[in-house]
Amino acid sequence: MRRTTIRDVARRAGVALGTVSHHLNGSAPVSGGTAARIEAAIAELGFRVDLGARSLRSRRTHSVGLVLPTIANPFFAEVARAVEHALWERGLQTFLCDADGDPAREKAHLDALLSRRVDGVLLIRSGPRPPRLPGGPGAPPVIHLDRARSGAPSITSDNRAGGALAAGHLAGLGHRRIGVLAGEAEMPNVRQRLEGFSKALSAHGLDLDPALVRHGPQALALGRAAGDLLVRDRAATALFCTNDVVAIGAWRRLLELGVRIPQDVSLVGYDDIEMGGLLVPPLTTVRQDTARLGQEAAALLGRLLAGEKAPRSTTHIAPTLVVRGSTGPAPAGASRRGRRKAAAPPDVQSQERSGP
Amino acid sequence: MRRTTIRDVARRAGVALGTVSHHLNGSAPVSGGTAARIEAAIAELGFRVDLGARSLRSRRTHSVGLVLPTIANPFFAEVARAVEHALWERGLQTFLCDADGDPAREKAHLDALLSRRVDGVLLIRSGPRPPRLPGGPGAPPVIHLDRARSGAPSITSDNRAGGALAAGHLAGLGHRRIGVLAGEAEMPNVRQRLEGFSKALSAHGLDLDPALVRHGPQALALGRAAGDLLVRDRAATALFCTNDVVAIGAWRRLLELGVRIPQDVSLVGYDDIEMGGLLVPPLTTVRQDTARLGQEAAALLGRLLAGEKAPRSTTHIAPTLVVRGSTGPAPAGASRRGRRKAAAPPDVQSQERSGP
DNA sequence: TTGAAAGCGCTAACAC
DNA sequence: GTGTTAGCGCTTTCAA
Repeated sequence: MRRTTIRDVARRAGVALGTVSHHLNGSAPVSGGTAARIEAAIAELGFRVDLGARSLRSRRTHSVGLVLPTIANPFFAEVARAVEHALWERGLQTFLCDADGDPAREKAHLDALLSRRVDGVLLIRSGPRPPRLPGGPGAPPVIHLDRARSGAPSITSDNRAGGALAAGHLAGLGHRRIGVLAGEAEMPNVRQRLEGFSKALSAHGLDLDPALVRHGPQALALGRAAGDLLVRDRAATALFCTNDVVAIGAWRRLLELGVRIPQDVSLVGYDDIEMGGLLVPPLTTVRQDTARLGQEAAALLGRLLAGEKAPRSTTHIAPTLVVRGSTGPAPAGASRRGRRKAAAPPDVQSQERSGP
Repeated sequence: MRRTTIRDVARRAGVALGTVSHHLNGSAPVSGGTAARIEAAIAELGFRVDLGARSLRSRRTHSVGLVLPTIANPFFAEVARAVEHALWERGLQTFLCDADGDPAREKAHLDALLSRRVDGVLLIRSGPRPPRLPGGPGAPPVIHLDRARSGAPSITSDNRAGGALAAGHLAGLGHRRIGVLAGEAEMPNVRQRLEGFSKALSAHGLDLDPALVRHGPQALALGRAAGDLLVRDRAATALFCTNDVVAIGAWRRLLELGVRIPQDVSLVGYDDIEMGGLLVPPLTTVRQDTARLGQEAAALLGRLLAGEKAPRSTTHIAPTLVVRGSTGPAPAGASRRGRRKAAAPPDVQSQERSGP
């Protein structure tokens, strides 16, 4: 059975096909009576515009692609939510493209999006380097999210400022030996957070000891390295993790080791995903405003679609420090010898069952 | 500047437009030499098919809408990932539609998807009742995910079996007074989990005490009600939560109250989201296989698109019990038969292989 | 204001 | 095998 088209509506309403189109788009004034008849016809026929056909002509699909490493990561999920909402407010729908952390897959998605003639692409890239974007005339604008690309429109949290926030907080609490569980060194975000962190430490007369920095994929497993940073005389009294997922991994590991948070070791994360606030103790973290990120992205895309030319600079969103229970004053005497008190049984230890 | 089209390619390759189309789609054999010339022309011109135009003709958009309550929920995010991957393997791209738990918004998204002529819709509905689906001839198939709709193609975990799994586990551990933190009573999934739970309890000669059941929106806040179920002589020795997010809320609350898990109270969740395994102790839970859910959904959609007629029955995916550290034997004296040695519950220490 | 007609880029049916 | 042609459903000149 044929789908009902604008032509059917026109016939039913006794007007020309173009008039219906004008009515639908407000592209030309239509008299009240005509409008009413058109509306009636639409209702009777159950007509629904075909956006695909419209796009072919109007060269606007009102769709945009959101490409990200994986939606299973809570931070990206929150960004996705913010983006989807912000775009929807602007009349745009979102293609979810999960690259699974794989640049090849990311590329394939990007190609597909171009073939679909999306109006724009929001990209949180998977690899350390930005992908080669298949450009050409008529290619949609690409906005780099979270992981900026210099010289291209980008929106990201101010990673240096975020790192500095963490450092200032810990230094202010009297910590002198601070370990870092960082993502892969090639990731610019990680580097920047580290730079800001290190610089702020210097301002407090402290150095970031390279021996206390561990790099690795930004995942839970990295958190397990927390144990390595607490050994012997080099023991750190505080840990900064370049994201919350790593921090949660570290939190878990510390509890297993019987290390008390924050009495023995303070812990700071980055992102402020919901789970962080639920740990016991809740996680102190550097918050990225995902809602803001989504809004800025949608707003920027809107401007680009309106013909404004692409900014070659990155929009930085200021992060904020969220102080919760996982950080506290440095243990007394820890700064000198780095000795931790091992005698006191950790609080949470008692909650773990001992063997049968 | 005009976009390069199939016609440009044809001209460049010195063949007819239709031949290029045939080559692209394999809809008719094309001789080797011609094919090569076409390929060359495509490469030189940087041609890329316009999927929108193709869809207009072929009546297939190769896109499907995924509508869900919110991508910020880790369980839905995992489902989304599974669905996106499974669809992508089948050449379909996914529109992410976040209904924000709002049926009106869900409806708006559904309408938009129909206007886009998506090939299908995968719906995890937001409300307790299925939405009225704007049907009509040519409307795409809608598959109900996670929250089934009787008489319509649905894929969901077997909630009764899942509830029974939880009950059997707790009863086997000797628990006799078991509290339940359940989602809203009108949600069929919640009701079914409760039914299965209650029935399995009966099989063990136990009753579900209505006084020990709390209903509420399936969110963290509900977990806080955990405290209410532990008071005085009515004290529950175990808690079943109808999803992991609630269980995490309960876990948090119990720790605040100084209640030991599992020595004082055992805790069972539902879903098996990643975070559950990271708690200390890690959460025992009823696992839903999200990957499987996504695959089944994509496979079913594939069959429907191939012309098979929609099944009127629901596909149930068997959940599994994942025993971790949050459950243990009922405290001595809490059960009539006293402390008995149940199948030794796995213990965090040995399971997680720790040690500096 | 309204109507007629020309495509948007592609597929599919058919002729050669 | 290859070429021709008629639309898919809509927007958008351009005339009336």
